[in-house]
Amino acid sequence: MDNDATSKRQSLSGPEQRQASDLPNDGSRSESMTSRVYSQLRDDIITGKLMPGQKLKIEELRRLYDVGTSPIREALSLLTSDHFVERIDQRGFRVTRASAEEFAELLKTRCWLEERALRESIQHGSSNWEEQVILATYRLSRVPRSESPDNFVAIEEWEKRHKIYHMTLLSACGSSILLKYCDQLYDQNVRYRLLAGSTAYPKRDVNAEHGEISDAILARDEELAVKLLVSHYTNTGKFLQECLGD
Amino acid sequence: MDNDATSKRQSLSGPEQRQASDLPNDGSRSESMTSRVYSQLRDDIITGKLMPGQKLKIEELRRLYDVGTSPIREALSLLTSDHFVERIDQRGFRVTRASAEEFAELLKTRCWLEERALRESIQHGSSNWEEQVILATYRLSRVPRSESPDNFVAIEEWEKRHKIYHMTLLSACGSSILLKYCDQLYDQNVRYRLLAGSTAYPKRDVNAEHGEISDAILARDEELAVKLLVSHYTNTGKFLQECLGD
DNA sequence: GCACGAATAAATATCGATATTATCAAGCGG
DNA sequence: CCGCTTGATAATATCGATATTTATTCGTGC
Repeated sequence: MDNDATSKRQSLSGPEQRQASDLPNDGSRSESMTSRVYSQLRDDIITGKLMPGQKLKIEELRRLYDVGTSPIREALSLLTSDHFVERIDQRGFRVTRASAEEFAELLKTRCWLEERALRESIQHGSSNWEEQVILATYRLSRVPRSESPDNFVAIEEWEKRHKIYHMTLLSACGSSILLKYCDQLYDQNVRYRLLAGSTAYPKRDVNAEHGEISDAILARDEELAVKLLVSHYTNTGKFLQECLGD
Repeated sequence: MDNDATSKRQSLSGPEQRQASDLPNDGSRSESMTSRVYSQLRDDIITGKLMPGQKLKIEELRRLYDVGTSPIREALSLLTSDHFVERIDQRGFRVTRASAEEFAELLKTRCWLEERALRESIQHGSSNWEEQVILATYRLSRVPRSESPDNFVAIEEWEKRHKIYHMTLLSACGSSILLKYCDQLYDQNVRYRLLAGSTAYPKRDVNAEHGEISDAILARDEELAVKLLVSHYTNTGKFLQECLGD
């Protein structure tokens, strides 16, 4: 259905995550310049390499990613719709600013949409979906949250599986549109999580929470599942708000 | 908050609606080529002048709107995120295809999101919001639905006020993100409505329905208001489905 | 000393041209 | 007679240059 090459893609772009300016311009066809720049910029914004509010000068990006102006501008236009980049009237682009207020709104909206998606999934999900939930839960549980138990060091594989897990829960909702929105909001949320500086991560047992959610879902206990999922989000949210200096 | 010059704008672009190829390239500054092309293309897609599935050839559009390739491509990229245009891998762009299935999904999702937005608005809306609701209701009621009572002829002013009316109902939901999504889905819906060919419009008294919805809202009767709004949409939806040859 | 304004410098928006890539049809071989 | 390869054609994706627009700086006048 969504065969758009440049549209949403996993924010965690696979094994070979490259620094900006790596890989100047390999001849590997199959991916357009635009979509390459799009994903790299997206990654750099989500991971915080490009800070909120930062000016995105075309000429600078042109040199950084080693492409012409067109792919840069096109990628920025795309990111504009993802709310990762803001276009300022006739003064170019900048990274969307981040604030505690924006985050609060994001979190709230995300809970609303995911609640609906989860309810629909529980009501209509097939047995195949159940199996996917089980698998995603298991796979996520097999990867540690952080490299070190004390100070937090992100693990890319965890990020990847975590997103797959949460999207799988919603995947049977019957609306690719809603799913797309949830996907967007998920990525927005990851950005805030990484921005908050993940040093000293909360002591909650996140894996246990995931397990409970999955159990409620598989028991088709709609109310419990929604309650657990929402508090899963709001708990993390409260913590992030503190880091953001609410 | 959203000072993005090129982002969402009213799908009904004011009094002087221009045909594509009007107004070749006037010197009127203040609006970038990109945003001009964006709104025109958007209008032409919503109103059906550009048909679903139609190939959007750059060179053709370049001549039609009398601009270079960059603004065209940028506008198309923007429209891609609005789901009005699809990008086909390395083969350019085309108008997003329309189908009864897609419409059903759209309608369903729209009901979900608007339900949430309406509930929040009713719970948190201020007295100022109430007044806006009253005003929007009144203004909509002052314009006839069609030029002629028999065969349907669209009235631009009605379209405009109708959108304002429905968005006003949701405007106190407390989430600009959710509001943006509802706005997008509204425009998508208008496209389907116009595509369905509005000849022979249903005999329902749409104005009365709007009045009832507003009354329920002002009485802060959440359940009733939601029920009325949703059936308002699903009724129209059923009718459109028939036209689409469901 | 400070505000205003013109000239300079930076950066954007846009254009037209070029290099790539996909499409289509005709010719060749099976 | 049909499928495959190969070339011609059309269209895209991308580039580098130019024209505008915005930001900044340096004088000048008050």
